[in-house]
Amino acid sequence: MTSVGSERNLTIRDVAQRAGVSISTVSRVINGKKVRDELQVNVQRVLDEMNFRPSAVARSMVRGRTQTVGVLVEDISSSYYAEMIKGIERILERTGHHPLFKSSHWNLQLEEEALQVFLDHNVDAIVVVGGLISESRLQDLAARMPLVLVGRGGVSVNAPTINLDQRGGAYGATRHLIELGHRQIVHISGPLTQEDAVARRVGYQDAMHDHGLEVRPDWLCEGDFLETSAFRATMHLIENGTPFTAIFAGNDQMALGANLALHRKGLRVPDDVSVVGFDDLPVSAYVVPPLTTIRQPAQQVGELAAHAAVALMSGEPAQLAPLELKLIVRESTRAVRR
Amino acid sequence: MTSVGSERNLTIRDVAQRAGVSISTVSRVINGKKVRDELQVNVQRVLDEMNFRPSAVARSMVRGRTQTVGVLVEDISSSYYAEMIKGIERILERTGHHPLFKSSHWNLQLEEEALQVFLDHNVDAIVVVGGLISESRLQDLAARMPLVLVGRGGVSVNAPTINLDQRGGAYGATRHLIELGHRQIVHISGPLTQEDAVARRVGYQDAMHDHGLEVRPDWLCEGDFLETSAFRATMHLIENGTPFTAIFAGNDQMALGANLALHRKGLRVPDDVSVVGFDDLPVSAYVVPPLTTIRQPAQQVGELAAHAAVALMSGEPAQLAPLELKLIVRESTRAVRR
DNA sequence: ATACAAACTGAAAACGTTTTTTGCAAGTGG
DNA sequence: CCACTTGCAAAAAACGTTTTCAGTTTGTAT
Repeated sequence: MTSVGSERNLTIRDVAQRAGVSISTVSRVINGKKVRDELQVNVQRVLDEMNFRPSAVARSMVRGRTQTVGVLVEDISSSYYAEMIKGIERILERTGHHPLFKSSHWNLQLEEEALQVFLDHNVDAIVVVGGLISESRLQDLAARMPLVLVGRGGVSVNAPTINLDQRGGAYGATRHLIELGHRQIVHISGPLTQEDAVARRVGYQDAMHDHGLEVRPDWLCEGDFLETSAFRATMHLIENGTPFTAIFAGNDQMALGANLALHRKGLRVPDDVSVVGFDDLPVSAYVVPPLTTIRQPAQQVGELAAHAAVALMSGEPAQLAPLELKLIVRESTRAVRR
Repeated sequence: MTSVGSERNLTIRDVAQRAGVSISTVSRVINGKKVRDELQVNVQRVLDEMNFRPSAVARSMVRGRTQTVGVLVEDISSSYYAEMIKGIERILERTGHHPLFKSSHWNLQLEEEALQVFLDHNVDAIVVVGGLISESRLQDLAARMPLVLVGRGGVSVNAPTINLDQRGGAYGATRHLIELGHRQIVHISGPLTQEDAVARRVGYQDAMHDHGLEVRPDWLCEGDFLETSAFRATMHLIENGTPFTAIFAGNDQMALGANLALHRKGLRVPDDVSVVGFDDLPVSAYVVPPLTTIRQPAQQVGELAAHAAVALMSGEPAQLAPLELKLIVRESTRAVRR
């Protein structure tokens, strides 16, 4: 066999000529349509010999489908999205579709542009993860093509939506701390411009309230989901003498930032202060101390989204199994010292 | 203005009809070619009114270029590759190219398939990061289209190659430990099937040798670049009573695994054992204690690779600035106790 | 005024496939 | 033995653009 794909500019025409048949026949052989046995084997042999591969572009042109799926996330390289992408990749690989990833970096304009690129390239479906795009725009989109939403309110949009109960997860995290006897619990939230950040904050507030605990205003800090913001917030908290025995961070990255600040200030985790995160990043099980957190099954979310997209593309309704957030108790939390 | 892109199946023909001109003229207006002023504004108005966007597929068909770049990495969701991808995204975004990412998961067959997909889709350039593909195959590829290699020997391949001095970095990491007075230094390597893993191991060995230090066979452990493998290796080391005062891990993830094992066994970092990693993942600055490591400028590598690809596509030679690995001293290393 | 160049525009070809239509040969029933 | 169906391959149309080529108008110089 000649080296794989060692030529290009090979067209179905060349194959037809060499096999002494028409291009239609070659096309039929390629696509497994009915052809006289004798011709079939002959053409197939030539196909193999020439190592011919049909142009995906030309196919897309005539078929009107591209076998690609646009996937829009905030940031490909952020751990959480990366995990989700892995799940999407895994499923689409099996169905012969190709994901086309774009990052929007929490920027509405970039988001709109990415969507436009998807449209221009005639993707067969779009998966939108989070984002700032308006619901009406999404509704437009959903009306024109298969669309799957992940981690968005999207109640008004007529498209399958995968949502994890962020509020509930945060509630559980907070309750865990309360059950360990903590009363003075700080929450460092993500940027309140993001749905998830506020949902988690609400979960914290609800849990506190339901257990009859007052929330001091200075226990509510706003970060940006990155380590540094939580590091700073925690340093300030300590320097201001704000009393607290536990921190519930809006995500694991911020939990790590808080963790480091505590370390800097000579406070031990979990002996002096308990810390809970959110996400369960792959790394969270290996930091010292291993982080108690709320597991978001990011890969499963990705898989589910991909499945939904595939279903939609073949005209079937999407099946959405509800996914659960789970408290993973590790070693960054313990009963409050008395 | 009507809602963005609210129709499809719109073709240049519809625009031509509505504007009362030929499709050639519409095409010319779209592409900024010379057209009588009066027509130009008229057609442009219709274009805007109809919110027309030309089909990228049809364009690719006739132009023979797709404005896409295939990027093959081992695992999109692994932190290191994710960073690199971010760099690639950033550069290509500016030039109007669209990256098409594929993961090969250290699997030769998947790698070959991904390459085939790139070829089928007629990408304008390919970036191969690491991987198991043979050099001769790469040579074939390089002869046919713009190809950029990252983190591969690739000496025999006629394509721009971006390589970081893995051996040198490892040498520096080891020397750092030696200079701190460590004599009994363990190295946990990545899988020795990977070039980078062996290069780093060689760097370790060379540094030890150059400083007149014998390497005990049981100081050489082989992991798989994931946390767990290093965790286990370190546990065994301690349980077997192997003497050591420092660990140089083949990457940060394994450093974290080792770190946790030490913690489990009641050994303090850096007081009892010093730990050095490799990569400088975003998280490494925030773990406790912050990790001393070798910084690989992953994003810059990605940017450089993207620049090279862009240059190649426009027929220019690629400019390759050499990138440096840098020792980042944080708090996981200190002078050996005597 | 006429010839010729310049400037544009429209018609048509091309890109590489798939799919529809046409055409031909063989088979079948009366 | 003829009319009619069947089966299968070749020819042609189609997908939505860009680009080439030819044709038309306008302008200019003689």
